[in-house]
Amino acid sequence: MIDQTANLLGAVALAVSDKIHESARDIVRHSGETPAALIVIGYGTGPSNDQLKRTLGLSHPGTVRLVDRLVADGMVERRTGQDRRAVALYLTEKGMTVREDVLAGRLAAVRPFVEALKQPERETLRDTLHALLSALDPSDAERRTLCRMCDGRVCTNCPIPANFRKEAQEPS
Amino acid sequence: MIDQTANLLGAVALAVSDKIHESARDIVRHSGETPAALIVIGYGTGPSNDQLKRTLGLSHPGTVRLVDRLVADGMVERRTGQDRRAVALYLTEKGMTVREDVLAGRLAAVRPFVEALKQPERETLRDTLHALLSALDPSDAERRTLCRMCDGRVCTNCPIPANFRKEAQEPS
DNA sequence: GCAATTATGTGCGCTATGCACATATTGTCA
DNA sequence: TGACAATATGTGCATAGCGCACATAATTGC
Repeated sequence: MIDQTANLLGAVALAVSDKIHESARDIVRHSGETPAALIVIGYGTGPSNDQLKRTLGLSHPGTVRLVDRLVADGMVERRTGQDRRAVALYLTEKGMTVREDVLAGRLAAVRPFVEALKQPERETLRDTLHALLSALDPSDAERRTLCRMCDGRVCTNCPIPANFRKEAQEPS
Repeated sequence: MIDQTANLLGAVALAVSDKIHESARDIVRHSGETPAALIVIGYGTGPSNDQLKRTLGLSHPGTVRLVDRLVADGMVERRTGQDRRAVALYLTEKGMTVREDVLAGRLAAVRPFVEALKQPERETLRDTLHALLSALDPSDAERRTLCRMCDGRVCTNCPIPANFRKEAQEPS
């Protein structure tokens, strides 16, 4: 029975994830973790390359090149942090605009799945997903990875607050 | 409210999908759609390159190269179909073994998410996901894409039967 | 029997990424 | 204070996965 549920969850996850990636790729014009980077940097805490790396789950060089791409496209600025070796990443105006589009596109991509359900089932789904996330008990690092594409504007009552704002002061 | 649910669904989908891809990559030693190809070909209907292409959502050359990889690794055989121009793809013994591992790994990757819930909530989740998939009403082609990583052994009572077996006789 | 269609395969390039290495700054401790 | 470890970034190089444009082979439809 568990595996039946797991199989269904796997199928839905694949479908939803496909649509999200597709939408993000079309908007950012980059695939992989690049759209997620835009969202994470967009919290405005000026994360370092290294913090971004951990959140995205990429190698260090992969992250550097990812930032290179965003800088080349005029979406991200490399500023100097307190530490003279570390960079602090910030979105440009253009970056913020694109970020908003990515978040909107993501919700638009997922919405049809929710809308397929009738009202009472939607609430059930929300509650069950909320319970599922609450029960995961991830580390701080895993939290940020999990929430790397989340929409802070609609994620009220987040079951596993990732605290992107706190991250800048307290690197793990 | 819909967007709150959509956001949660997006987060869970991303997390689950990440784990599935990670597991599949480690087992098949290839990423992207290659693991899914193994599963689809494994239904034993001898799909053509072109049918595989539609199910995976890749370009034609991308599919050819993907099959090249699987053939090079000794997991897939190219046989001639009824049509002398078309190929019929079949798994080798090794391919079948790896396919089983991929399916088992996928369930193992998703299971922790389900196990995080208590028994009654698991049933709720299964029913809600079942309802969600039932309500999607995809085309035959979309069905196969949606189910391309599904585990036929546990997918009893499938809400949107993709009929991989039928596909070989009736190409869309 | 010849054109349109279908199906596959190839040359070439690009994007996203990782490994190994180089470099710069900061912290530590004897 | 001076050396050495730790931290943080960046670069050279290579690879995997994929798409576009094109070439080729087989089949179908008049």
